[in-house]
Amino acid sequence: MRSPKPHATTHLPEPGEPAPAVHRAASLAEEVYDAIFARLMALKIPPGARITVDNLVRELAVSQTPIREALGRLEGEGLVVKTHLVGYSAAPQITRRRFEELYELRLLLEPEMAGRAAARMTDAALAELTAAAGVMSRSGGIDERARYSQFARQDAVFHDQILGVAGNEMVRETLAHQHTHFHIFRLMFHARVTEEALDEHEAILAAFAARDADAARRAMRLHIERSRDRLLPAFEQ
Amino acid sequence: MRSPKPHATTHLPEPGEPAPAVHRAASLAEEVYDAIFARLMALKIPPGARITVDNLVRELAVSQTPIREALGRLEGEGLVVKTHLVGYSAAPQITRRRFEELYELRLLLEPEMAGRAAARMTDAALAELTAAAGVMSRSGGIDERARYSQFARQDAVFHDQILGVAGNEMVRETLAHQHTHFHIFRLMFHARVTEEALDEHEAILAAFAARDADAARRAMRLHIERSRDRLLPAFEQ
DNA sequence: CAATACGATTTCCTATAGGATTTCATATAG
DNA sequence: CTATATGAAATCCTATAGGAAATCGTATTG
Repeated sequence: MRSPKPHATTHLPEPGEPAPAVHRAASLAEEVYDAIFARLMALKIPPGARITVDNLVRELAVSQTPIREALGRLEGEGLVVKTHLVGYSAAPQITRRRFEELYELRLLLEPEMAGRAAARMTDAALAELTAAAGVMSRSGGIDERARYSQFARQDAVFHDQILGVAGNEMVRETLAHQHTHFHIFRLMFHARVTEEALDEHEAILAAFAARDADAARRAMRLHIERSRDRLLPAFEQ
Repeated sequence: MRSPKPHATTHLPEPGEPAPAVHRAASLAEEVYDAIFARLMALKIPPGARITVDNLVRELAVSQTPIREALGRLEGEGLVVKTHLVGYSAAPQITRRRFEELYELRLLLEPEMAGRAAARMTDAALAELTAAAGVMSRSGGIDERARYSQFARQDAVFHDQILGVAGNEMVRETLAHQHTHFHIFRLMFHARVTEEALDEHEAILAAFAARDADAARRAMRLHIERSRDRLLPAFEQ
């Protein structure tokens, strides 16, 4: 005689984040997806590591069905790979070749998008962008790793907001998608937060403030090229 | 487009046909994925239509588990959307806005890629490209719809092969992914196969034959712009 | 006619049992 | 000692049966 739990009151354990009082109408599969996604982004599941369904059943206190569904979705997004009769595992670390391809893609898209953003920039959007850039405080104090993790997140928000102003949602989604893969790489080889990156962001903001599309394009191109050169040594070791 | 995996040589049992006793190299979930993907691409499941798990259970003669897994993967790729306690449905038809964004994206990427392809072109690759373009025969005879369906497929192969020569796999995957969505749109409003498109392909080939990167860029840009203008009237009705 | 109540349908999720395959340790033959 | 074969454990994968929640249509009542 089994006594299944009522669905409406089941919540997945989200460490650090309190569950909302009102239950959002999200399926269990969706919550499982978020839980696994968070574990991947936090490197709690490192690249290439096995992901067994049984472990997740125990860890998340859900049956196999929503877990399989969530893993299928993660597979469709390329964050997880499946081998028949072996199981799921986190996607492998990005290769140098793929790293360079990503920066080629960014250089083809982001400078142009920055130019359009400058042409369409509003005062409200500029204020938001400045705020996002401002959060990346130069002040030390926190430990290096936590600080870089915060910088990586804020840098992503900054670039994403620019793409939002530029107005092409498809480009925005494409780069956001690639960024989720890239994020893991950045955290693995967490480079120091350089003052240069912050200077480059300010140069982009200055071009936006002047509504200078051409300067925005140049500043963005320079920023991405330098970002690439800063991270490239990670492959040399 | 699905990730490259060793492909199964076996198929799902046709209705009435018993399942083979020998073990299949590919998981059932993978075969189910292919089956649903094919139904979406062939418009057998039109955009927005409901996709119930039970129907697929009956139609494909497998249990719910692999079907849920496959639907999850399709959801991750954006070809299918899920609503809690309502179920799955095929992704809605592309909007005009999204159509224009796609062509912006293509114009930012494909001309540049065509230029690189021209610089890296080999005789073997050129022969393959010419063959792919040649399959799109100008001869009539077949009925209009089947002919356009064939053209759409071959056009996709042509562009994809160019991206392969250009050498950036990430760009190639990105555009292939977007193309699966776009393909459905093209079939819904199957425009006539114009002789123009074939002429444009030949112009691109000529630039490749001359290893002229600049001409390839121009020809590709013109081809995409004209393709956009040919399809745009579909939104006017 | 309008509003509510109720049942049927659909869908999500769970549970359990068992078959198939890989991996790894152990034993045996050369 | 090395290489191959055998067997056990772990894991994945499938099938089936059914409970809980939401939606929809219909019928009843004011």
